[in-house]
Amino acid sequence: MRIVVADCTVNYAGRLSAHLPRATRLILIKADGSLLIHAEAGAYKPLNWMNAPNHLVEEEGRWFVTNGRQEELTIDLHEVHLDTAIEMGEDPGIQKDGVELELQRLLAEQPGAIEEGMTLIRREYPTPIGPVDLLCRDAEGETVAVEVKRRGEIDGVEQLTRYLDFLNRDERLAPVRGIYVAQAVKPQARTLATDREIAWAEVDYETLRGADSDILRLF
Amino acid sequence: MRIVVADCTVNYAGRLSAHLPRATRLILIKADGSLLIHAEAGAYKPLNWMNAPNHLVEEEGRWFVTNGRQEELTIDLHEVHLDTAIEMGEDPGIQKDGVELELQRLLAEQPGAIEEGMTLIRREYPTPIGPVDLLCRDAEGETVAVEVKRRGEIDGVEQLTRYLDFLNRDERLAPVRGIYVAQAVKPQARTLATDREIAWAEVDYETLRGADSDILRLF
DNA sequence: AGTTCCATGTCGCGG
DNA sequence: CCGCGACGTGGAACT
Repeated sequence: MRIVVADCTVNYAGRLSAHLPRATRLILIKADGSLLIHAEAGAYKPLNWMNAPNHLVEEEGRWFVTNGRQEELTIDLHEVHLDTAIEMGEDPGIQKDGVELELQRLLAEQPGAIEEGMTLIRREYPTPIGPVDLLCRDAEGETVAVEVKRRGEIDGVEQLTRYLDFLNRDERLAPVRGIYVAQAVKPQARTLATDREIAWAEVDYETLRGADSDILRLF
Repeated sequence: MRIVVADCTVNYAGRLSAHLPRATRLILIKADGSLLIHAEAGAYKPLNWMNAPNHLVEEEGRWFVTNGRQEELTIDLHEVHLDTAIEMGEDPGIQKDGVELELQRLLAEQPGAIEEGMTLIRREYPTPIGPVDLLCRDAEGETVAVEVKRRGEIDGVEQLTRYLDFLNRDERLAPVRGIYVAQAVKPQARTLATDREIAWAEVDYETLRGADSDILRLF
């Protein structure tokens, strides 16, 4: 990785046009060619960047980066304060735990947490337009399609609506109603769900995990 | 900004749990306290990060970062290859041009570019599920809801469909038809739009901007 | 290559 | 501050 700190002016033309006035910034060039320009402050997103693969041409005081996808970045270097390269080797990768899949797993084990008396028919129940997170049976024996999200926004309601359309065409399952489950369901999503006669429920991840360890302790 | 390259092991616990096995990585600490951990390759997103404001405690060979939002990051430093700090000063910020807002503004000024004879009723017309980009009246005096996107993908059609559902319940406006406008409308989005009797149109940003300067020149 | 969908999304604006 | 939607969304999984 090459690490450069320089007083620079940057122009990007591609999906939009962007211009960075003259200032001191950090420029990173990774081993795969991707280039990042970071400011002194601000979150993890660079001010400008070019993802790999791309082509870097270095001239006196000016860098051209192109990537064959109609994108172009030009860096004018007015003064270089640091320019160093360090070999870091390949990264073994990151291990993650606790995302939506985890929430879905916990709910599959405890469908009663969604609604009293629910039982699981199948996780990732297939439909022609993709798998339904959970297909359940309620206390009355009726079929329920459950869409699980970490954050309950409006697109999840659309997703569940599409699944319900298909599932209700299957005579062995119909009528199928839907429940939208998330750690927090946004007001807009609630409005749309209610309008479409889809129920929604909020579940607490920590509670589910606690109950999960309780279940494990029994065995 | 502090720039560190080190052989390290990282653990994050917060919105999820994440673990980075021992390897050499770049660690950045920005002036506002935000911290980024980058690998040798990969796109602009860091492997791990902590956004400002946060609190860094430095011990011998171990850093603790906490942020008062139930998030915690621990870095074990096994070997430091580079540790330097450079003052860069505040960034003047980035100037962007050509995003959706700009497109919407231009179309609000020139609704005739969408369809001959159209006039604007209101920009960002409110509905219970969010604002419609443009509400217009066509040459026949009928109401038209316009959804503007830079890239015309399928979710924009869904969005416009929802708005139309609500708008058509308003007796003073109904019947309301929809037009989906983008710089490029994807084939799939065209199909869905047509199926729902929603028209679509492609507009050229440069042309609109040209016409915009022409309008300005008149005054 | 194209589509779908998650993301520690982040960012910015408006109420 | 919260809600909401765009983003040069990015990135991965699957077709």
